[in-house]
Amino acid sequence: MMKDSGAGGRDRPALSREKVLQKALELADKDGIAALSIRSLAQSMGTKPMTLYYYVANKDQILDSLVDLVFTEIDTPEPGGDWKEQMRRRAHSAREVLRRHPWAVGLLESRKAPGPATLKHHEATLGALRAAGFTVQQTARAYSLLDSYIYGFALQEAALPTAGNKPMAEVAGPIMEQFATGEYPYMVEIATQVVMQPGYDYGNEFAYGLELILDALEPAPAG
Amino acid sequence: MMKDSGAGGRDRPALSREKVLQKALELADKDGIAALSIRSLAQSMGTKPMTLYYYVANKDQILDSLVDLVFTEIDTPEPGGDWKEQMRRRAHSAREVLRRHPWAVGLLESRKAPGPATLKHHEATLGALRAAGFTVQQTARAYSLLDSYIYGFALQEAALPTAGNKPMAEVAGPIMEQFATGEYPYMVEIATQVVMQPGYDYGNEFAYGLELILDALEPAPAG
DNA sequence: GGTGATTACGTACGCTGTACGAGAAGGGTA
DNA sequence: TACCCTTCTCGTACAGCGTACGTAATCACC
Repeated sequence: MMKDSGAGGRDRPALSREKVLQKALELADKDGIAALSIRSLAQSMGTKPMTLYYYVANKDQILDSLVDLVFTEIDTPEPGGDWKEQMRRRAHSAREVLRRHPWAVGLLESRKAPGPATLKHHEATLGALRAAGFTVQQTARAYSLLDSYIYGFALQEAALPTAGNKPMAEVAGPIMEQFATGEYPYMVEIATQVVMQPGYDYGNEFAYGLELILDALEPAPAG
Repeated sequence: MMKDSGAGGRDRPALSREKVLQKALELADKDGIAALSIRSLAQSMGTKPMTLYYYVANKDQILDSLVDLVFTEIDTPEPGGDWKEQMRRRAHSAREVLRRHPWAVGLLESRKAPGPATLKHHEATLGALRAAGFTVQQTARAYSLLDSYIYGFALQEAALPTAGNKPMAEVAGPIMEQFATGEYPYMVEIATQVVMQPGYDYGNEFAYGLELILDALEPAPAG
């Protein structure tokens, strides 16, 4: 029996590890990480589940690779230039990337094997801080602080019910009606005076905290 | 046919929603959230899978409840007292709780229905900031900043390979050997001069960032 | 005795990841 | 031509998952 472009070393590979991962990323973005199954991935690529295992060891490796793929999208500091501007660019880039791939935030907790892009990113960032005059200890602390803020903000942003791009006011309104009991006056206050204001975008708050942190960080003298 | 303490309203209920959730929490802590299945949960309680559905709507509700259960463990600010001290206590408490339940951090991303303990906690914290003289806008920003840092730090801590309580040096050593290539000099630097130092505990870095943020936060004048 | 509420669970369905092994197609060598 | 070896695809099967549905046992009360 023959196949149209069946098995064996046919014309062009058509499939590849990269294409599998690319499609996995696409699927995770479209339907959420929970909907990413080996079967759904295979179907979306026009092949069968077991075929994927030729290119990938198991699903865990796919998830590891997805996290690394996400890291490739984040701006990496380049040598030279003001360290604050470098960190600012990196932070904003990371936040944007994690907003595009919200599922990646939750994945960070369970992944223990950093990929090459992740390592390169860390290395470049550490290098930028060291070059700016931070001691090794200061670098460790500054990096931990910055990344905690970035990941934490991304985590909160991912947990927001703003699935679509609709303004916050539309989704927050119905929720707030539950609070008519008056049991949560401060939350209602925040909701009505901040969150539901026209044009409000939680993402804009990111810059506030980031600048506050950058202002407080300084290399050299103090340990 | 008769059962020893079978079905129906026998002596005492033996099972209850609270006991189910309590056991679920226990199981998640012991074997990780991935190992928490309806079947394993039922078995650990000496009952059958479908029995749990009398006390719980579905697994998603269990996860929602677990997150809320975790929030009950976090110190809630009480009226009166210095706001910085209140925020400091809350932050350290939250970090400790999230270290005890690392799986909860990853769950935060996917849970969209905050439970009563979560709401009470938020309400109390917002109240403490408002009482300290923060405007509504300042409160929103300060809260976002603090929680981002707390969750982000917890996320990074959860991602660390220090599964047991063994010192960092023991686990970091073997990993660092991969870096003998010299491709990642700055990471090696951090590892050897900071992480692998005897007595080093990443958790202690939490206070550094927290104090830096608290020092930079101030109510009233500036918007 | 009958009835209804409460609690427990047996069976079954569709989904998951993936171990195992069969096979098809091409290149290389004899 | 005949053979094999590598590369790639996929069928089958299994254990585990969440849970819909239906059944049955026990008690309280009429």
